[in-house]
Amino acid sequence: MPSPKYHHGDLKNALIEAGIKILSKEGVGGLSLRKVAKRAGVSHSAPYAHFTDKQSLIAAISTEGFKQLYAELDAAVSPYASDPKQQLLEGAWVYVQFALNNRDTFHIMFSGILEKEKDYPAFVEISRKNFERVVDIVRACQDAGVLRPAPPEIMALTVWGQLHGIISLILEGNVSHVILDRFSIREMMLFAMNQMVLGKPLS
Amino acid sequence: MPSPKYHHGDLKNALIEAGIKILSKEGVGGLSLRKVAKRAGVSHSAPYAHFTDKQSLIAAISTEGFKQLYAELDAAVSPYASDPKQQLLEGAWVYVQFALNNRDTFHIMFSGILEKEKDYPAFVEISRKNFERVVDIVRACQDAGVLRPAPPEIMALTVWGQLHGIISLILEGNVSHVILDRFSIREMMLFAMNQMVLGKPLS
DNA sequence: CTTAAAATCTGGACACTGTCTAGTTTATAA
DNA sequence: TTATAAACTAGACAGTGTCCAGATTTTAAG
Repeated sequence: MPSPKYHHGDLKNALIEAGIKILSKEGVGGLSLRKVAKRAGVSHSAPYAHFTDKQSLIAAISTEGFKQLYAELDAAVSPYASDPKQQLLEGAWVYVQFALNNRDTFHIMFSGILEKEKDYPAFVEISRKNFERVVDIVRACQDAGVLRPAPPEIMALTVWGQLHGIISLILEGNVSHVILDRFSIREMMLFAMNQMVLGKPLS
Repeated sequence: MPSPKYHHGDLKNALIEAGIKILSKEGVGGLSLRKVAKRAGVSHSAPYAHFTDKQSLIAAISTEGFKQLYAELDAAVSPYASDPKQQLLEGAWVYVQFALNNRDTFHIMFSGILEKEKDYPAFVEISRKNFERVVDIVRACQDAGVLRPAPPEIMALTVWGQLHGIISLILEGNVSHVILDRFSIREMMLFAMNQMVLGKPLS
């Protein structure tokens, strides 16, 4: 099967996977099209048959990241369909864990590496889908009196922004060790979510 | 005065300023040491007399950004020494405005472009100073019953993270136009701050 | 004031990058 | 079977960060 043919067969996905690997080992600074090509065992310009440029590969990797995030979010939240508050908590934790476990993927998904996201429909779509899921959870929380009444979209952006801000500041190295040594990330996340929620503290 | 001497006189600062200019015109992708050097009117390797590498220049630009942010924060907050809630509001708005008015500087300050911030003492120091200012405001708010009692550091991280998350998501293009068209950034910021604060809505 | 040392700057080099173009091989379909 | 398209290679180019040897200027020591 691994006979080296002229045509790879599934080069596009191979390139995406190679990109993710390189990303996780060398970080975003070490990600180059040529390295990706070499890792996939093709010539340095082969990727251009599948991606118009480097941005396009990055879009594909980011899209993959959002798909994975959505899957994890869905898996963690679905079991608690009758308990919105728990959905919020589980969802929040999944987001934070995803960021911690996939630092560099998270980084290219959110740190403006991808410059014209609008040009990548698959990216826009899965991105929208993720946000819609958050909106749904928020709406359920509002109906259950866990979050205060308000347009669910702006409430969702607030919840998302809260989590995203804290974890981003930590990952990008903007939070001093004095803080990091004193509080666990889970503590910080719970504290922040408690700030969101009406009533009794979250477990 | 602008006689082209062999020695520039103040090349280090000239390079930092050139870097900021390029950054604001071409974004972080367009920032190169060689362009910075050209803009300052020196050879492509002249910067190495003042910066060990590109990261070092980026650290200097980021440091400059934090200094400016601190100055603006201080100017906006100081007049309200007797009104912690107003301090919180003004400070939050300054942060958001700074991000909007200095997109790319904000970007290199916070989006992990600088990889080993620990290696740059001036950066660490002004960064710490900024955070301390936030902690002070938060503490005052807690004393005034505007924010709930808690370790001020974790509360400060929460407030900061909330603002930072929302504005970052917006700037990096992760918030859909559906949302952006419906709510102004000031609305979003006020909504989020209201979520933080105990009691009556903020103006 | 002289002169040795240090700081600053130039120009050339190197490896690596993204991207383009021309041509080669394979798959597809008419 | 054959023409057309898709996938891939190899070579080129300009731009990049960084290093090096040397030139120029400033600084400081004698």
